[in-house]
Amino acid sequence: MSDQGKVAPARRRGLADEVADSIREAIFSGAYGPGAQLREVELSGALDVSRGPVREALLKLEREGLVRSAWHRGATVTTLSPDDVAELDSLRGVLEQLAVREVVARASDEDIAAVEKVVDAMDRAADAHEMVRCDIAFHDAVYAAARHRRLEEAWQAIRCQVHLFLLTRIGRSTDGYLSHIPAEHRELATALRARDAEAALALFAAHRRDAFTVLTGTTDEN
Amino acid sequence: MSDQGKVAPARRRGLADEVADSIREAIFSGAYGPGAQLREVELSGALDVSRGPVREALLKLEREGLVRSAWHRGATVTTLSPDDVAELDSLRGVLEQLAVREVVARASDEDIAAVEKVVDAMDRAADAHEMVRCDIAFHDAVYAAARHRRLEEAWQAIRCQVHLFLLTRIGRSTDGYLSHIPAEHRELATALRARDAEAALALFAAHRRDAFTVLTGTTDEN
DNA sequence: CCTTGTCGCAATGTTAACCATCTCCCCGGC
DNA sequence: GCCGGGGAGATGGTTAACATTGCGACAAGG
Repeated sequence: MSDQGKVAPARRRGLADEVADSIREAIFSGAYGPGAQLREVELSGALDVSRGPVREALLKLEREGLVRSAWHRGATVTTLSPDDVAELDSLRGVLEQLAVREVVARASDEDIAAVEKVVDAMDRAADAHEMVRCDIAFHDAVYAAARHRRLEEAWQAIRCQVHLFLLTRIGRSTDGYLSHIPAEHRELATALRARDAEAALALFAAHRRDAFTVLTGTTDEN
Repeated sequence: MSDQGKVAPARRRGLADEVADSIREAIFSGAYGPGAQLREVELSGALDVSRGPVREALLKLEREGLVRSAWHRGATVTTLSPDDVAELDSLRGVLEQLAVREVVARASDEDIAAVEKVVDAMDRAADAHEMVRCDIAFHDAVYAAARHRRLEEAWQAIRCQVHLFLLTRIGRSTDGYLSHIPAEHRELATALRARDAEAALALFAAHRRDAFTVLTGTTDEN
């Protein structure tokens, strides 16, 4: 009974946000592969909006790291190099470290229940794509439980790139992903529920290392 | 011998970036106090550009946390609450932790020399405002030395807010700031030069705690 | 007196057309 | 084969409008 009075934020969003959502989804669905050009006129025509909102949407996607743009050269879908993956891994590391500390110290039981709810959804996930979505949703829930606006923004800045990272991972090999990952996250949630910071930190670190080695360890050619 | 060939990045910037710089400077100079409204038409008139670049600039400033905007309600200069200060402090903590680790592990001697150069500039700083600018520049140099694109972006996302934070601090009390801070940073640079991760981490933590306690009053535990 | 509903203003959101500038690429000359 | 000029196409930026929305003022009603 903490905050039921908030009937609804109910704030409407701008057209640019919806355009950004459309483009983001198009990228994740594979319509625009890594390195593809995102032309303003083409997008504005396809989405039936003017170039203004499209420009804003591309700016937002650039902030999310999904897109990279250069002066007078337009926007292209980000390609993740091995160095990029290492950067994401290390930055994720410290961000999650803070998140876990905050969750253990200050999260409400409802927040942790929300995290466990995502784990439940994981058990029901059918294919790898759905599992990736749940994986991201799990971390979303953890950051939300930390109740730390700027930390969540920092996560948002790499969230889509991590999504891309996971998509690449399941493209490489889905062995063990569908079966091991739910149990791994269940342990994570349990440690958070028990407010056991040390155990949670160790589990999160192992979780990240798993994904990292799968992607960089086996075949490193490229 | 590493990268002297880079005569200059020399890439041109958009109008929006310059507009953002103007507005940012106006905010730091006090022309727009916390909570002030930033009207598009007013800014576009004052800077003699159209509304397009102004909108982009405001978006960029929002990404930097200097400005907050809501649907159909325009942009207002950010006001830092005590909770915000705590958030900045904790996030800065983990970010700097990663930065120090990366610097100790991978920074070149030139990078560290750049950090020390900023410390030299600190000794010559006359007033508190100049010192704040050097303080920020010091951290900029450290993050640059880490050679970690995403970490630097995460720092950029809170950099201006930390700047605001320090400005508030010197407004509260300049006692000891001008005298102690240069020495403190000299120690920091020395630890980095010696590649002593443990010492550097401890010094950075102490540095942050100093600023934090000055601003939040006497005692605070978190 | 406080509340509630309406109205109008001002600022933002969005569109369209237009011009300037830049990048890329092809093509011809050397 | 290499280099430079020019055209095509895209982005950057401007302007002028129109649509939408938040908010305060003001008046009517309990």
